[in-house]
Amino acid sequence: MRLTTRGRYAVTAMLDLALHGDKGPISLAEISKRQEISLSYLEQLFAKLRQQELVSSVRGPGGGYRLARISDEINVAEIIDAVNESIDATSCSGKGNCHSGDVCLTHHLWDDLSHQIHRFLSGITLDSLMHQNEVQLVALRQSELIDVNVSQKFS
Amino acid sequence: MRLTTRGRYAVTAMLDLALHGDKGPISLAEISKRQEISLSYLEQLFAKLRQQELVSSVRGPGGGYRLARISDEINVAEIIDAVNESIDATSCSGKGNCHSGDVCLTHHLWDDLSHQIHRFLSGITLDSLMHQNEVQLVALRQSELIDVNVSQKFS
DNA sequence: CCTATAACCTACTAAAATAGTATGTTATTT
DNA sequence: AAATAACATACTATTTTAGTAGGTTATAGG
Repeated sequence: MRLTTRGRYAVTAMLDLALHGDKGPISLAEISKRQEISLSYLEQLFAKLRQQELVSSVRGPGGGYRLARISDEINVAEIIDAVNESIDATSCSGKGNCHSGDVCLTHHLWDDLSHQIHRFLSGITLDSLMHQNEVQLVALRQSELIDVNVSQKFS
Repeated sequence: MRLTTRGRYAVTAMLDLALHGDKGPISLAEISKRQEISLSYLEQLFAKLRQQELVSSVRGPGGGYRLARISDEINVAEIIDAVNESIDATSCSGKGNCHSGDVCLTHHLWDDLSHQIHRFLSGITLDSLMHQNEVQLVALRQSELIDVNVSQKFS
């Protein structure tokens, strides 16, 4: 089982979309700056998010990405799934052949844990995240930082 | 965050100890055969389990390892911790400096998840595991397999 | 005392995954 | 026509994992 930068980046980027998507499509360049994620890496992640129909895209100038559904109907578990980070703690991918074709001594434990994690993460939607106090504070700080950068550009 | 073969092996081996430890110290060679884990790899894991005082050792012939505490007082979370698999889903190891010195947009979410997982795993003791039906069935199958192997040796 | 056993210790390595770079092409707006 | 931004693919350095290899040390039993 793994939960690494890939899944974290995907959720962070999707939350950024949820927070700023009201102003029309958001370019990956914008997310890249705001969240400090490499643009090219974001492109690879969004290819997968698009395949799984979590986002839709608009090409050309002024283009970018939108959430494919309202933020209320997208949960964290499916975002992580979409970028190929299986939320699975078993060694056999749940198949139950971990000890010479049969289940191993601890198969049941890891299976339990996987369900536990999945239940937790699928209960958290982008909408519920963006209304958390902690998230709003961070989002505010980040837009201030971006504003400073933008005004520096023109000074 | 990672939960890989290392942590799974450690828990499996410790559960094997809990199940068979009543017959005196258990050698790693025995656990290696029964659980299909490389002996040398087990030795490395048990070095860490011993450092964390989860097991005690007896050297020489007839020697092996015992649980350092009763199975009721050893939980799965501390076993995984002992072999250096941090149950931590944040990218900053909980420090909160994930976005240019400050917390990132999703820090709180990963922090929450980490606590969730830790709470779940620390609530499961070796004792509770060994009394589960699934575990007892697997343990029974494994000792039958070992018996067959042993009798083949002498035929 | 000798031998076998099993813990203990350290260095090395193949394979895989991760995170990221590089270099394009294609569609669309202005 | 030019700029923008998605879309696509190949490559790479680094790290981690899982495992191997080759020892040394302690101790029980004959």
